Amino acid sequence: MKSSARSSFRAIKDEIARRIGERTWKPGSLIPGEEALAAEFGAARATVNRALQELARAGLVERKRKVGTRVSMHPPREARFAIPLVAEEIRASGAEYGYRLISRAERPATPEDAARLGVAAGETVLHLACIHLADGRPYQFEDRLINPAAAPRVLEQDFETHGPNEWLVGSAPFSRGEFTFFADLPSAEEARHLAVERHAPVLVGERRTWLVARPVTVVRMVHPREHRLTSLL
Amino acid sequence: MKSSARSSFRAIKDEIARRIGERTWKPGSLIPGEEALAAEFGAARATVNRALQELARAGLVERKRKVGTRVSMHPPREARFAIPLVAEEIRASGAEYGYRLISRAERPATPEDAARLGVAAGETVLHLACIHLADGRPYQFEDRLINPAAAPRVLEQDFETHGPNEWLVGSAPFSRGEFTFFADLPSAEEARHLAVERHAPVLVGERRTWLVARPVTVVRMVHPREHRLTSLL
DNA sequence: GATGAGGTTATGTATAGACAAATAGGCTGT
DNA sequence: ACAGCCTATTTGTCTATACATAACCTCATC
Repeated sequence: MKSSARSSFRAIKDEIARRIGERTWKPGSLIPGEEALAAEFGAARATVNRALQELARAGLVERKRKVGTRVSMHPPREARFAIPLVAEEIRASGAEYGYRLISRAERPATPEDAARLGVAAGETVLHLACIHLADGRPYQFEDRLINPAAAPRVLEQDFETHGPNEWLVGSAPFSRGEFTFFADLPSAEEARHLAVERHAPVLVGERRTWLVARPVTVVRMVHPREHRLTSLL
Repeated sequence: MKSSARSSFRAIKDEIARRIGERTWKPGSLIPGEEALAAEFGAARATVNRALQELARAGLVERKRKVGTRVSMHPPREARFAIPLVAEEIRASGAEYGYRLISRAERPATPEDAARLGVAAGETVLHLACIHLADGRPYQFEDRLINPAAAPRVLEQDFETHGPNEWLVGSAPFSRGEFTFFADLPSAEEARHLAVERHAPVLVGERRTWLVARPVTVVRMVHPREHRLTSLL
């Protein structure tokens, strides 16, 4: 092999991926152990280990102690989707970003609020509805609940000119989050603000975040039918 | 040192994440260098390095040579969604998996096929339609085109009892892929097989794979409205 | 004042050696 | 036959050291 200048765990990783791709090592089969590979590539075992760990994280191989490393039967088991701030997403696409606050309300949590956000009914919550525009056309409708107990000073913000996300990412850290996508029908309000029909399908993203055990915010983001969520494998 | 039994890069990672989460280190600010952290945690620099690299990959911090490591302004910028084989996804949920082939056709590529799969019109393609069931209820409708030129022996398979995915993952490797999600309305055929109304929204996943420059397969996977695609951040 | 060469510093990666943890498979005793 | 221990193998992780690389900084030079 080429024992060229620097081996690099990256070169090893690519070579192994290549052999898997061209079926030199077939799905389900065991590949040589770290020691053997280290010898073949003229590298330290730690280097081979790093290459294999990254391949395992990518889902290309599965590793078990004492057993060894085998080529995964089900190649890419996960895809990563970028979820940037809407504002950046829109600007990155070359369009002009626009924002409009639709409503803002501080109120004691209704039973629905309580269930949705995860606080006790009656605690103060902040409810926001706003719309994000790309070149003046509706891009995303946002409906959000914020738990002021977990987001200090959020009640001082009016969110007239900037979306809550921009403030939250800088001021309300979280330690745990959950992201869900599904297809839905828009509510009457959503349909009106997105300028779509009531019966038109929409793509909904729902995100919840917690700071340790305390809920921070829950948001429903509604996109018109044309919206695409894409990832490269 | 010590104090604790094993330091572990994981413990260091968690502790750093915790400090970021509770804003001991604020978004945008520099955190101590690897050397300093190594001293604080009583670990080797390599161990701290591993912890920081994982945090960087998760998007929590950004690192630059000579500059240092700073807390990311835009926390988790990406989410990873698992995309297992339908069969496993269904079994993992505790339901019984069912499969039915709806149609299978070898044909010269129509202009639509050619555009969708990325081959020249007139080349032979294999078209499949099938349905995946969970406890007897429709779970996913699958409409797939396969390029026999990139999947040797695919034409010998009848796919009567097993879905094309199970065969493909073991027999048709790919080097590049693309995954897209969006909301849509079902076609008449899709609505019939999924047992949903024509005007009910559905969640569509579309996946294309290539072996180097040659398209392997393109598939449209249609899920009823209830389907949720979830990821933890 | 602009520019470029060095120096300084923080991260990136490699290495060898060691021990830890998981576990398949064999061995042992009942 | 069977349960349980033993051990060899393989990956997981840590340490210590070294050098590579990128980028900010200063300062000399034109």
